[in-house]
Amino acid sequence: MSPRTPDQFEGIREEKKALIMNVALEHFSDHGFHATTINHIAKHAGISKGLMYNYFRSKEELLAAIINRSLSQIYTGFNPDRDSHLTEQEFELFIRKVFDMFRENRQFWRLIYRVMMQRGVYENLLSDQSSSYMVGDMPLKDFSADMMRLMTDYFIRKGEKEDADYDPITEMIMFSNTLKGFALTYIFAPEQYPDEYFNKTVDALIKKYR
Amino acid sequence: MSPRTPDQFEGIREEKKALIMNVALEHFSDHGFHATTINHIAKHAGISKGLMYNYFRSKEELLAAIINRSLSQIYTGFNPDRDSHLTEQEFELFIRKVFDMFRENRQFWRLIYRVMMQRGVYENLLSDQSSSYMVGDMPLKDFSADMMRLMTDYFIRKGEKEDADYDPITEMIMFSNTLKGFALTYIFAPEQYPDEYFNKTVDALIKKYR
Amino acid sequence: MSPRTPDQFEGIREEKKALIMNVALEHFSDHGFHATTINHIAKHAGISKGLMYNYFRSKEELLAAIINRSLSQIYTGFNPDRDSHLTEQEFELFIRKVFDMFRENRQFWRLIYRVMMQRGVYENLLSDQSSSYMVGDMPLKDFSADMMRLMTDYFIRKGEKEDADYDPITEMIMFSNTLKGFALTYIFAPEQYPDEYFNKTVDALIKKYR
Amino acid sequence: MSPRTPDQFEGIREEKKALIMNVALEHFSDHGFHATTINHIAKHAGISKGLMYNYFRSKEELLAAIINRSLSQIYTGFNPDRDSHLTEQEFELFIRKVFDMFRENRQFWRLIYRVMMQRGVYENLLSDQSSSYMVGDMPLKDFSADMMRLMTDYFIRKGEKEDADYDPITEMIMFSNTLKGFALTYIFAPEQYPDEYFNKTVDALIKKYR
DNA sequence: GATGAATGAGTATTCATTCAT
DNA sequence: CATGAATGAATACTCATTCAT
Repeated sequence: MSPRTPDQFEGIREEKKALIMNVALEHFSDHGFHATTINHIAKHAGISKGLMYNYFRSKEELLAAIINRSLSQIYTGFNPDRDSHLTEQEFELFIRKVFDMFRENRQFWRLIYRVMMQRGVYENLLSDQSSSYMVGDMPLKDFSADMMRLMTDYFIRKGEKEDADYDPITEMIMFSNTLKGFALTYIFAPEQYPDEYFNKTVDALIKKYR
Repeated sequence: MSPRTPDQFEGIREEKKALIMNVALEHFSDHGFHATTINHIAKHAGISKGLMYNYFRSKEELLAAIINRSLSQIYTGFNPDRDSHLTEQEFELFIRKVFDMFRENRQFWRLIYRVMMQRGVYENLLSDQSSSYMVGDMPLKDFSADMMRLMTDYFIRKGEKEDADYDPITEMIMFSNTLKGFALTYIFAPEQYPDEYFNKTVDALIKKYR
Repeated sequence: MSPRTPDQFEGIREEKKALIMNVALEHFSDHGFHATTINHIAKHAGISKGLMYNYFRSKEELLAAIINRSLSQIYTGFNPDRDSHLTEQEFELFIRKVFDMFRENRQFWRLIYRVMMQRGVYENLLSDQSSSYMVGDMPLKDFSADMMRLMTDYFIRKGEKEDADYDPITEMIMFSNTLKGFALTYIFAPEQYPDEYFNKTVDALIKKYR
Repeated sequence: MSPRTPDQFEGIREEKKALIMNVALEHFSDHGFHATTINHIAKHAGISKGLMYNYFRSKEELLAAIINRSLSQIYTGFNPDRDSHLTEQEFELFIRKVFDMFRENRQFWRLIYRVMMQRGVYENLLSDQSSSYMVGDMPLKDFSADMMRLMTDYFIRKGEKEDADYDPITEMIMFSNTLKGFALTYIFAPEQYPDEYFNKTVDALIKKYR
């Protein structure tokens, strides 16, 4: 009965925003950005079209909000100490985390791939223009670069213990492309390889690259 | 004064068709299927919208024609003996061919990924409905299955010579995901890894899996 | 400031729907279905093209809505007791009603004839596919069949009182074709015969067939 | 080998024209004027689109040519002595001729109805604008008027022998509408009434109105 | 905050007609 | 005479976005 406090209003706002974003993520992920209409989202979120525009200035901004939110979630689940060097155990843990990340956030990653593919993810994702996508408090491209550096470092240090024709850059390229391939499989064709091979595969990968 | 001969007409048709397909491939590949309008294609091909429909019954059919043409080209460059077993040398050759294929037909593969992503490649590409896509004289899905079988065979036979904890299935999964990852890189981010690492990487890959 | 109530929205919807249907009926009736463009209808109704599609999913559905509305109106004005037998007085009343119906709903009937002619009325109107057209609570074809049965019954019973060479089927055929002819005249060429002959003609027809 | 004479050329021209008109009549009649494309006609006539325009200046002109030809054919099959009075025998013959005409030229009449219905046959057919349609050597409207006059005359003269409440105009209206109704049935729903009733019906009609 | 009616620019597709050869 | 490639205006339909209430 008592008028709501500004905080309560803010709480309601955040809840509605989250609701819209969840519905939108589901539809974007399943049918793609273009094929999903504002009407669909509004209807499934149980609100009006107009209200949608009260929370998000455009369909594009809604998309950006979803991506940023998911990236942040992923980031907090990750939270690497970016300055340190990876030990062998940390490297192993890191790989397992990556695998889990793709398996557990399949819907989001499918959205990322689908949406980005339509506008050139690899061209734009890491570019300056894409700095609207933030991972926690840093632009996505810096985050990616940090992760990359972490791994590169690891392979360089590992190289010091290997024989002469071991090339850390080559090793790093092969490793990251392998991860990329697994990501694609987990995201779009999880049924392609039987589940019981998940652990075996991770173990084998770790054995091959650690 | 005298009318053109059927051969002349056929020549004109083939030329125009090729022109339209080339322009369309470029646009589809760069901006995706949906984002590319018939208007754009016509304008860049220097023809009228109507003429497009003189050669292709719909935008979808234009896409199919492009895909089939490229698949045929790729197939002729490939042409594996599908019944035989791969020797180690053949396996090496096979890998090199795959790498070349992705690097040399980047535009086409970008189209494939972008287009398919919009409608679910992995769900549809190998399904019965997609059998309109032909690789040479066989449906795409049969071709893919044959390639897969060839590789699986190789790893199984290789497994007989390895130690006890070598699992051909696991090895196969890792190998094909690695290829997939390289494909993605070559197609969408060729600048990501320096060109001089191309050969090194291929060699390393062969060494790791042969 | 406060938003419109659902009732208000419903009111707006019904009004606009009726407006669009009236304008469309006029144009369909005058120029036929195909010759009438959505642009024309929208312009004459003073609305945008898009709004049309907010109320009717397609041009075809708009047509169906118009036809169903008119059929319902006609039905309520008719409402025969379908199970009873017609007496002579009822038969007379029936004929007068039919004549009135064609004269009073000329615009609608002109639409029906024109539209149906373009796709073959007589082939489709009474078919199962056309069961989307409802007269009150029954499919149009059932309604038509009922009316026919009512009349056929009448002529058969009448035949029992006539001389030997009276054939009810022949009589029925002649009668219904006469009605058909009058319908055509009233619908498309009402000026062809002077209005003062209307009553005379109806009386004469009744005299001839009752 | 000898060059063709102008007459031979003219003969070829007339033959081709007739061929085109026959094919067009069939398609117009079955699918309507708008639904029939020049492409269809040309293809089915075994000629090129361009040639079509060598013989007919437009699709509309092709239609007009077909209608005029058919009207002329009907006219010659009819050829009434327009100045004379109909005797009872001639009236009977006239009715039979009309019935036969509709049954035998169903395809043409279906075209007439379908085409005319789309643009207002009854409004235009008899108007001055439609004078491009000729029956033999006279405009269609004059021909129609003549036929009408012939019949009206008949009923007036017949009226002199009937009782007081016989009204020739009323009788004439009923009669011509009955004919109209039969026409419609024969043209669009010939299967509606069994064939064996054809003669019976004609006889009954003659009996009723002669 | 909340609604959904209203807009209009945009999209694929069709087809009579023209014209160089 | 004959061909069919080429045109372009027209058509039904979609959807993000605005705005009066």
